[in-house]
Amino acid sequence: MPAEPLSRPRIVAAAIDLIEREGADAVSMRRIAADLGVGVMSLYNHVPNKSALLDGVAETVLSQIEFSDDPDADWTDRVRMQALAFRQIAHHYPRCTMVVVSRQLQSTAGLLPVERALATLRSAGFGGHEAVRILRVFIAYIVGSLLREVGVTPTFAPVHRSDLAVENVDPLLFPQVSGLAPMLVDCDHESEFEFGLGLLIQAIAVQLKR
Amino acid sequence: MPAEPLSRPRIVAAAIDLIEREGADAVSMRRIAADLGVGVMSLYNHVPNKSALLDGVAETVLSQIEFSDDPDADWTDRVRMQALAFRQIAHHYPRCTMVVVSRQLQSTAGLLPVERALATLRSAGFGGHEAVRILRVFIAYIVGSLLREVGVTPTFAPVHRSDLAVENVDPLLFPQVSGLAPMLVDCDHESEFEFGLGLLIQAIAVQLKR
DNA sequence: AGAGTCGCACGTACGGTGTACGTACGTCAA
DNA sequence: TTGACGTACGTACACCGTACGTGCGACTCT
Repeated sequence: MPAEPLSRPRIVAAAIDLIEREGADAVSMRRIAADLGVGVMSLYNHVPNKSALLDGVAETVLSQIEFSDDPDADWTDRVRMQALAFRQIAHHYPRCTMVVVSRQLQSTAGLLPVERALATLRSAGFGGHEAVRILRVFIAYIVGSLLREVGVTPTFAPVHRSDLAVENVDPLLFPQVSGLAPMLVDCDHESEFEFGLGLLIQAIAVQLKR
Repeated sequence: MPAEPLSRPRIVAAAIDLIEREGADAVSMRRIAADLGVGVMSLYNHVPNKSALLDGVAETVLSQIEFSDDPDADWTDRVRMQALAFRQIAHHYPRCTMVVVSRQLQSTAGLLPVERALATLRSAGFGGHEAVRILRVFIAYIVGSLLREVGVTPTFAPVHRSDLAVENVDPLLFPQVSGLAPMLVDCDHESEFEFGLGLLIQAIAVQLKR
């Protein structure tokens, strides 16, 4: 009956669509089936369970990262570009970001960025051990930043909506927070991200010179 | 009947206990009520809903951070200590960490660490704007690192259990990943964390000298 | 052509979830 | 004494993931 037959990619695509439209909480097998005009249990012919479906979502999103790696560029720029590429995809699927980040998948989709990053770092002159450590630091920073941007993360990074909690804080108990409230409240995610990225790159550049 | 009457703190404590014993997925109002030897709906006399209960969990965990701030110490050491204090509490409630980190709460419990951090940075000589930016970078790094340690986070940081996905990867497609597999697989979280922390602190120290 | 197999769509059903609502029973105030 | 009120609790509803069985179409092999 359906012009296109049911398939895992179609189901994953429907899930991504649903997440972007209504958030990750709206995802249910029933809901996805309804969106596809299909019985609930039909999904299980293509996907073993909900968890695997979400893995598929993460994998699909992750595989869409586009590296325009220029081997001739300075290694610092290449690292920067790779980090930005990672962030860009999260910006394209904002509500899927939490799903991607909070799910450890073992497909090759997640390995490609790692391979690229390690290659870049090693070509810059870092040893294997250093490269791995540095990669971990960058991933931690990127993941943490994305969580903030997506709006998930403790108070420290209030969303841009009028977050009165920060502004109405007791100036005597929290002089710094109170005084810096305007800066705490609004946040240019892009420039903040690049600021930290610059710090890290600068730090490892120093590290390299020894 | 219960020696101690039901109360919000008691419910939150039960939730924390349950999360640490059986993981965040095991949390349900019914289960918590059962653990407390109480009817399910009795909980709602003290907690408006499950989400608020989890906020309470995050708040409680967060409020147990112990800063032993030494105003005479070098500011770099103070920053380091605060970051480590944050990490330590996550280490103490490992399975609550995801709950804490993925929940933006607006109570003052989350503000105290922010206040301390901002004060430290400003006393080091940073301006308000810089202090906020730097704080955001540190938080991103810390949150990202904790997610990795807790075992939530994409492939990049495989857990120490035999993660065959990385070791059995095609050496031709992923030479770096394949060659560095041993280092990718096992990870001394503590030293990794301090490595990145050191990088960041060094970077902002450089920043300060201008 | 007939028979057999297989994949896929689907309905039903079970045990779980959060929580709205009504009720019953204490303890205090007037 | 009477009333109000806070608290504990049971019931009920809508929703969830998914195990299981059924039926139908297409394809393969004889």
